[in-house]
Amino acid sequence: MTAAEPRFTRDLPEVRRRKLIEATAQCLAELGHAGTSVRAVAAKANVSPGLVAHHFKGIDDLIVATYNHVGAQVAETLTTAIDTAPDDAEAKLRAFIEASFRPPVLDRDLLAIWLSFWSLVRRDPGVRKVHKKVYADYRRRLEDLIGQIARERRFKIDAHLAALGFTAMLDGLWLELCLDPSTFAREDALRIAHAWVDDLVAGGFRALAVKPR
Amino acid sequence: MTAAEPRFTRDLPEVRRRKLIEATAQCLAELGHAGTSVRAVAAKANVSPGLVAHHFKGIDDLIVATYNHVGAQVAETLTTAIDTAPDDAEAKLRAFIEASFRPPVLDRDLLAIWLSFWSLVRRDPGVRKVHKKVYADYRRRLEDLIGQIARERRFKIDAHLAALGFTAMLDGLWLELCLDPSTFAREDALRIAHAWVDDLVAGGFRALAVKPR
DNA sequence: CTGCTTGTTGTACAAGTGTATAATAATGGA
DNA sequence: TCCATTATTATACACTTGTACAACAAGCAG
Repeated sequence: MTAAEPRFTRDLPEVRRRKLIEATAQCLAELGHAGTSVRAVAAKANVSPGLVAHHFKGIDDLIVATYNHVGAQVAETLTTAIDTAPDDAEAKLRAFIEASFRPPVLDRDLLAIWLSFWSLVRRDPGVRKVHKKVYADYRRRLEDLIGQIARERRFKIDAHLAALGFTAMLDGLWLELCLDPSTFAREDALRIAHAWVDDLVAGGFRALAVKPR
Repeated sequence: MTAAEPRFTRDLPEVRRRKLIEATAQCLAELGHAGTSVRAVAAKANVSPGLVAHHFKGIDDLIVATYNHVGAQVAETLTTAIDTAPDDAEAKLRAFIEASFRPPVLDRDLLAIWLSFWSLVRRDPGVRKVHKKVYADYRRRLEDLIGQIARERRFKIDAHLAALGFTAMLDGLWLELCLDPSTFAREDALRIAHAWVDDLVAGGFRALAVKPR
């Protein structure tokens, strides 16, 4: 008779936390915010419910950790797209667009996570802080690229406002595309976004050149 | 001794349904999707929990009804803005922008309702259908205005794609502004959106003029 | 091999959930 | 005035939820 195999395996806290976070991401995707309970996550991770409380303060804390994890992955994907693109602001902007509209960024599961996170922003100041930082970083990157393009092409633009508009458009397209892919195609989103860059490069959006009084 | 006052008042089903819908909207705003239960709604409406089941199939059905109600109000607000604007496509487009970034459309509570509705889109085919129709109507209106502007100014544009991009940008700005008003101001959103129209009127977005091969 | 640390389990509990049900009573019509 | 209708209540049920807790055991240090 062989030795009885261990009834469970111990993990380093860091490792176990990560497994729980990944299980949470799957629950949010499959069951939504409402169906993502301590027990559902524990079952998905093949772990007892009590363990969740041992590693996290509660279900909200776990969802925030999940956002941090997944958010970092997305940020890395987009950053990589920019960094590996040719050393040209326009090319980097277009690489950013391409990365935004293909997996793993264009992903229904990702939207489910984002939705439950957005619903926490209002009530939890900590969540609000994380959200603010993530989006600020995200936009600053684009603002730099847009400013660089304007400098190269020698026209003036309020890069901050332009970046706000650009990210809003990308977010809106991404949201709707994840929500209901049958309304329009990925290719439509790409055309629209690239057309915006075309216009920017051609010196469009001159109304954004000066601050209003 | 005065006659005992009635312990409850009867309402026509239609009236009671509306009161429950309004209570649901308040719950979604104050407690979020997770906190919006049959009992919470009933308490908010000063009504017994059982009554909710009497008028609606369940809490999801009630949320869908709430979306229909609130969605219709928003649609009416925006439609009114277009209809009361001067008889000029550009003016109507700008009136639409202005209405989008002031109450009752620009409203944190409205976002809370939208968020919980979006989270239902994925699992409930009926919700998906409603969502599709609402957004299709919303865009068609703008598509017509954009097409009209292009015709008047005698340039070509794929009005469908342009409307997609325009609505995506407005949605993105609206979302972020409701989520965290401290990131940028209402006035910034207005400038960005109006600049988009400036560009359109000036014959921008020429890349959207022809269908791709 | 022994003992300690602590990750992990299993369970118990109170509170909250959706739904079904019979009893109640407000309202309009006869 | 009485009656029939049905909106409304109140309650009960089975279930899920978050959290706490003591017991357990895996893995490491000695």
